[in-house]
Amino acid sequence: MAEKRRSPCALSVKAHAFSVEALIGAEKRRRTAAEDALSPGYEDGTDASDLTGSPGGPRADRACTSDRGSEAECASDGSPESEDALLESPQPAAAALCAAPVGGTGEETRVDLQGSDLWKRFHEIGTEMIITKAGRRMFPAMRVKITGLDPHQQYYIAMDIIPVDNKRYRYVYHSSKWMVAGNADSPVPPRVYIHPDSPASGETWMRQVVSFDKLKLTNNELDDQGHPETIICPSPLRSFFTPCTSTSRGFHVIRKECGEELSPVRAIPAGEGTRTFSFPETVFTTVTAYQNQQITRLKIDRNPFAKGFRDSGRNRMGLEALVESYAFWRPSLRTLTFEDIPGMAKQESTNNEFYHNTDKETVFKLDQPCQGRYSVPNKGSQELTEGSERHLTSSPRPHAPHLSRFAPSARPTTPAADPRTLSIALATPQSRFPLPEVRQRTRAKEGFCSLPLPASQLGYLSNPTPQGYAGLRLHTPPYSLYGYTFPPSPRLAASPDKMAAAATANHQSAFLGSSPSGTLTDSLGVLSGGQQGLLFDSRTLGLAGSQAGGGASQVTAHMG
Amino acid sequence: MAEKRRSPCALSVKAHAFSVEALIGAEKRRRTAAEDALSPGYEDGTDASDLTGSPGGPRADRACTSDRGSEAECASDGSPESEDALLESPQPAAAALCAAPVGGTGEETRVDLQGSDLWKRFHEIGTEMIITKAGRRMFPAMRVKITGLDPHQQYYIAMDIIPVDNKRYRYVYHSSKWMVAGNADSPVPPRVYIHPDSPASGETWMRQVVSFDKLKLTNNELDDQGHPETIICPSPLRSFFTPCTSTSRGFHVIRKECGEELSPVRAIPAGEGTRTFSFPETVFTTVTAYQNQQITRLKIDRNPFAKGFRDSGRNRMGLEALVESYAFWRPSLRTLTFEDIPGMAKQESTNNEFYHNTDKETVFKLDQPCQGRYSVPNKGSQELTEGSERHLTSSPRPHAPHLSRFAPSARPTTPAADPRTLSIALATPQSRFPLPEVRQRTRAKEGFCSLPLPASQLGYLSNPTPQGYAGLRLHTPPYSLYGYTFPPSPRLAASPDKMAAAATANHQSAFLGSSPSGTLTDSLGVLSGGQQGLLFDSRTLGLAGSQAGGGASQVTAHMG
DNA sequence: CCATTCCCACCTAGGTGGAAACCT
DNA sequence: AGGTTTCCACCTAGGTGGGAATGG
Repeated sequence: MAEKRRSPCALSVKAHAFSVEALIGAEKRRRTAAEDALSPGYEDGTDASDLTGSPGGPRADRACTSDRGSEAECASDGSPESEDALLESPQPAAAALCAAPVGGTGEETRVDLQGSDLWKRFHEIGTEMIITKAGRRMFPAMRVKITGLDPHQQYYIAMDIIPVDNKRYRYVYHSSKWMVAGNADSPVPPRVYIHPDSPASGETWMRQVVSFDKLKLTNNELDDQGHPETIICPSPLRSFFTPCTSTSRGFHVIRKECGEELSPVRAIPAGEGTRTFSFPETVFTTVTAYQNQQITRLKIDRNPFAKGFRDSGRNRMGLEALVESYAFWRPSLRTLTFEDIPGMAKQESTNNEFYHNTDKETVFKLDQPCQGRYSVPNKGSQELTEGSERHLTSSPRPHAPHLSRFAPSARPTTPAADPRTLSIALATPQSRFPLPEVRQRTRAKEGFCSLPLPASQLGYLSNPTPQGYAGLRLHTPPYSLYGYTFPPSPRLAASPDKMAAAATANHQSAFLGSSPSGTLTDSLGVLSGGQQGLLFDSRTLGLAGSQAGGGASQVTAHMG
Repeated sequence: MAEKRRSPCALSVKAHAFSVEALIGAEKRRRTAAEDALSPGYEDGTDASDLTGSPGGPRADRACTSDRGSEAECASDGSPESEDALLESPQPAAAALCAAPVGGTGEETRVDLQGSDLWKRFHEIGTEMIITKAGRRMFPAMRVKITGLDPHQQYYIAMDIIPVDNKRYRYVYHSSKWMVAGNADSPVPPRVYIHPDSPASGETWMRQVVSFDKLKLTNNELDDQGHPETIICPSPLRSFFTPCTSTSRGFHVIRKECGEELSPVRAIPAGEGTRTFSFPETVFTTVTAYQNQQITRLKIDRNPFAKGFRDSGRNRMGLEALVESYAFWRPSLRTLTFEDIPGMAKQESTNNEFYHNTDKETVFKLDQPCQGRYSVPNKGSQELTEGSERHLTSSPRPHAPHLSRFAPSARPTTPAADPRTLSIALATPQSRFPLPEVRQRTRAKEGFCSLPLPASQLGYLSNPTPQGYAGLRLHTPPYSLYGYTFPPSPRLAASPDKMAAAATANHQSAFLGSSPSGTLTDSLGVLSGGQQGLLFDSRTLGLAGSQAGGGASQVTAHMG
């Protein structure tokens, strides 16, 4: 009954410190805007996550920990059926939402995973990351907030992806389980992705969120090293037999010491000056095609670039029915659909023609992006739990392609989390605001356009891992929508001195305006608009210094 | 009759050398991908230019030189009518296509302006650059190839924009001339745009084309300095009376010496270790709206982002006529319009639905993007000259808004060019291939959808300046289309070792394939796809070491 | 009147998952 | 048969000039 997947073990994100010897004053200010800009605030479909919730926080922690443990066993015995066993992880009490410095001298450097709520959502299901030859971005992208660095010291920030174990995994669709499919045929070569803004001063790094948005995963070995400039090879996949290898990622803060060198194909230098922080919830499994439909749904629901697939197949029937009687419904339908459903609102605001199209066009629009759309936000219960949420995302899709994948195991990196910080995060003002998306789903439950949920899928939800999250309230700022998140009031959240400039320099001054869909604001200067990103970045979205006023999904773990 | 505009004086692009003291080995490899990635290969609508031609090369040089001289006079006397006078420039023989090191110790550092052909095209007319509050990119973007640096030395590459004089200018539409409108009310504060990849080793800089694609021009003072991260304020425009101030740009190569500092709001440090290279053809006038319709047309014709405006107003009548009898024309119209007209082809290939839309939709599509479209590519004469080309771009557009603008004057920076290198560039294999876009225009001349050309506009074309370019053959690689250019064979032009990786890492392997529209290939990893840019950059498009195999429009000037 | 600003349609560039094709 | 690749529709993000609106 209780459907259990191989609980992916927590891998920690590591951070090394590696300082550039007095790079004089000339910071690489301008370069920042770079692709992998420090700033983001984007894709935090992420941030809009729902697990930041109040009293359940610590619980989530625990769930993750046990999760991690179970994996270790799995990996060791290789038994395909023993996956649900609960093991103890090598890590002490590794909070799922904290950064654990490894290998460095204490100090008080702290690394906070941004959007950890979303990471946890994925982690509960079993995070999958697609890899392609051309390189595929990670969806919850790695985004961290760093504090406690020496403002005047130069640092490299790097991230690597490390295999959790040496197993190959396989996802058995009919049982919705992970199974060990043997040993990986080759070890994953060490790959280090150095943040493009490196080196930069501690001040620069701390001023904004450090994002690895543009990092890509690939199974292309290329001509070995160096080339996958922005691409990391998480799994060799040399043999077609090895579709996916469980990998984990490390996030590093490296203080640059004279004479030291950082290479993308070498392991991060250990020792003093280098700290590694690991985030268990960032463990993922590389696949060439999604195995778990729940992952697919969550990706679609949260990744802005997959918006085209949202709600597909869910309330299609409902909408088709509406379409049938379109002539009668038109007035109310328009009001309800275009104005109340987020995402549609965006189109409406940016293209008025949308309203004036032919009926056929309108119908198309209705049918496509709205099929399966949960419904109207700002309505419905706020008490939805993780479980019920997954409920909806796990509706069966008969056209699932090929099912089989892997689960990662823990890589001991001595994590240590202080639940206190979690409490702090939970106490942020954002906690007051319910998550619009959750409301949507709730509405869906009410019958607007839900589909029947098979027992098998229900069972899938009751595995031991996610229970830690169950019952958590979902919280997010009022502007959060479809995974986009930013502070309730940009002016209040951002450092006031630079806001005006950022806003004016922005595209069409929409920043301070009321963005109908809530996407415009967050999208600015975040994704690929590298340079603009620097214009507000952390100033607009970040929370340098104190986390109290920050993003909804930021989870902080104080190490001091 | 001979319509003369104030010949804009040549400003040189400067390059300073400023080395980072042994930044150890850790290059900022990965950061490169950054927005302002070194790589481009993009927007070289640029490269697809047509002046690379054979025997006319040296002539162009001369034309530019005299051009520059004339400006100086203008600026000094302020007479609106003496603009066509030919003066001697402060620069010795300043080739329009070379880099002149200034203020540095000799060595043999060389800076070559990429896409100088296009720059010259604009320069002949009188380059205008739009400035907006949010910041506007320069269209021919600054892109240079640097050679002669110490591979192991760390350098900053910077660029600044300097006013040519202290005058305000005004464009008189009826006479199509530039007139001095008084003195600028305030000096332009020194602004330095440091390339985001700075600092980097000489090897890094020389390995690829250094692009300032993402640089933006703005008239927004913001809260003074620092903020316009990637934005340079070319003109104060403090008073609405000062719409535009002639400015010039400098390109700098700065060797980082310990203790030195580079600030965006300070002038570039002079002295040894700092070299400045100036390119006369990069002089431009900042405007808030285009004044000269020829500039508008050239921008539209060459800037991929303005493709939507291509041919607008030219063959509109022709298409409207077609639309009138749409019911009868439909079959042939579709064949002719969507498949033969570039730009439409793209849509067709990427969205088959396009073909299956309602008639109304189709008509709309026809009317909008096709208005004035020249016609079918790959047909027509290849012998089009500069003059005749401008012919077409200067067709009158009754709805021209506000006409008035400026012309810059020369800023003496001791340029010196060696025509030999130009010859080398002209001798590249690319010379064999005609430019697709030119064919289009030729077709237009044949009457497909051309408009009557008024005498006044014709006269505009016969000013003394462009004659140097007249008669040049237009050359471009076979893959060049709509201003996109890359070597005839990526494999051949790029360093073989890394090509395979670059190609495979590319998006959907379209790189080596036949891209229907010709845009996919070149667009990859260039514009904002920062990180990807590093994947092929110079390896794919550049010509590290020898210019012989390089891009079609590269013009090299050896200083040694 | 004229320079500037703002909004818009129309592009480029590229990220997403689905599904068919491909390969083994 | 199953993993992988390729192509596709559909998005986001943002660059472009036109033209109306704005403002002196």
